[in-house]
Order: sequence, then C-alpha cells, then structure tokens
Amino acid sequence: MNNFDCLKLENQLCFPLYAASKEVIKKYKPYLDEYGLTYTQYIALMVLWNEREINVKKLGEKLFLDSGTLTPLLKKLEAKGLIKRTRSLTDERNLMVSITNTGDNLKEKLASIPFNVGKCVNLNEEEAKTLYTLLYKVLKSTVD
Amino acid sequence: MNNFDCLKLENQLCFPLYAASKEVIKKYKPYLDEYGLTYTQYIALMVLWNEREINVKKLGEKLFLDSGTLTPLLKKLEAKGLIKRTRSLTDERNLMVSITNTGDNLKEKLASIPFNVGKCVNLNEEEAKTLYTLLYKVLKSTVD
DNA sequence: TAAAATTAAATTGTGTACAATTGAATTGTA
DNA sequence: TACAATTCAATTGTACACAATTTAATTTTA
Repeated sequence: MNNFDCLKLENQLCFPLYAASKEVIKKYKPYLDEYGLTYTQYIALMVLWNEREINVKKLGEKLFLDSGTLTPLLKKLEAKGLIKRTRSLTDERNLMVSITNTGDNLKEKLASIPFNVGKCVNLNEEEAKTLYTLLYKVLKSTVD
Repeated sequence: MNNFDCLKLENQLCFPLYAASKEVIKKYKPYLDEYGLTYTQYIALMVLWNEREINVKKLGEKLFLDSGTLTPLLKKLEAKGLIKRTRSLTDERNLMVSITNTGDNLKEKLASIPFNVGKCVNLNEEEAKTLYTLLYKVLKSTVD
C-alpha cells in the first residue's frame, strides 16, 4: 500500500460509516412519512417515550445533537402536538421537554418500524451484535 | 424484552450508526478547516484524485449523493480552483468534473488526515477490519 | 452582596442531504 | 424521421447539523 492508497475512498473506514448511516436512515423514511415524522424527530420521541420529561441539554447529550438542531426540531414536534415545551420553574435556563398523550399514543404505531427496517439490513443476529458493539466503541472513543 | 424495548434508543442499531458517523466526521473538521474544506468536499476530491475525470452521475453513485447535493458542492470546489466543470462534448447532458493541478497538489497535504483521525478511534486493526466488512454488508443490502 | 464566571437555550450563518420537479439533450420506436 | 420516453444536471423547498454568538438566568467569588 503506497502513501496515497490511504486516500482512496474504498480504503476509508469513515466513508462506509457515513454512507451506511444515510442509507439505513433512508429506509425509515416511508414508514415515518405516514406520520409526517423525520428520523431525527423519531429518535427524539424515542427518548421521550422513556424519559417522559427531559431538558434540551440532556436530550442533546443522548442524541449527540446541540440546541441549534434541537430548538427548531422540538418546536415542530410541539406544533404537531406530540410534545410540550416548558421552562423549568426551579431554573428558568432549562427548557423541559415532555411527551403529550398524543405523542405517547404514537408509540404503539411506530413500534414495528425498527423491526421492518432491520429486515432489509442483511445482517444476522451475531453480525448485528458485533456491529453494535464496535459502533459504541467508536462512539465512546470519539467523544472523550 | 417486551414489545416496546425495541423502541429504546439503546436497543437500536441505526442510532449508533448515525451518531458514530457524525462524531467521526467531526474529527476531520480541524484538519480540513486548515484548507477550508468540508468532509463532503473532501470525499469528492478523494474520488477525483483517482478518477481524474468523472461525470456528476457517476460521482454521485460513488459517494451516495445526488445532484441536489453535488451541484452546489462542486460549484464551491470550482470556485476554490480545485476542480473544473465542463459539459461533455459528446453528450451535453453530462457534466464532466475533473481535478485541477491546484486540487491535485492538495493530495500530498491531506494524505495524513485519515491516519490522524484513525488514531483517535479506539479500534485495533482486526476490529477496524470487521467494522469495515459489516458496514459494506449493510451498504450493499440497503442499496438494492 | 455586587460583579464575574458559568450555564442553557436560542439565534445566526453556512453547508449539506434529499425528494420532487424542471428543462435540455439524447435515445428508442412507431 | 417525428415524437414519446429516458437520462442527466440543475433547481426548489424542507429539514437537519453544527460552529459561533447572543441573551437570559444562575452560581461563584472577591
């Protein structure tokens, strides 16, 4: 491998990561379109289905997104009636985001999506588990 | 695992893929900033360093990007003097993109970036190879 | 406790991404 | 060979994504 081979697209690790991420997210689109949701809105809801209430800062840490991305996104989810945005009473710097009943009811309808998307990604259970582990290892190393 | 556990962020395969992709790309930023380049511009150059000349359609297939993304991006690279855009003489529908001398000279300077980014991703050679293989398997399955 | 430092969200500006449409060029076919 | 179908790039419109800055609230500290 000469000096410049490392500059070939097919020798990069980042490129298939970038491309696979986008292609898998595209697979969500037809399912999410039915509910007028985007992938990013979907993962935000996913956090709220579990957390019930969380501030923007912590939501951003979980999703690896900042307020520049989340502020407009959350306003859209609020406009759809799926979440509620309220300033914390104890610390007005914090905006508390919580799930509404309407938003919570979507949970049932959206539950089958990951399974359906999973079916068209051609990995067996072991490969999926290995990929999962390696991706979290990458994530962990890039964050600190 | 109950019905809704599949809706937890930490049980998704797509989410760490999405997040790891973004975090690794961020690692490129300080290196690319020196040359006023973005990651997407960088991978476009990477193709051109090898292909010398390619039309937008084929470039898009290699990068998993469409003309909506590439047209403005290529105009920026042209404005920087790194590439040239010319209509094909034999078929004017095709826009031929080629690397300029200035663009080619960047190759030397940008050669060390993937190595430097690689160092801060905490995977050994075997893990990197496994991840690479699995990502291409995902890519292949999502494309057809 | 008043000023400085910190924190959190919002805003601003740039650059992707991509679906859908448009328009020009070429190809296939009746 | 006209004309319909196809192909390619550009355009339009929406939605992130993120760096950098701003604004407001809170905490620290002199």
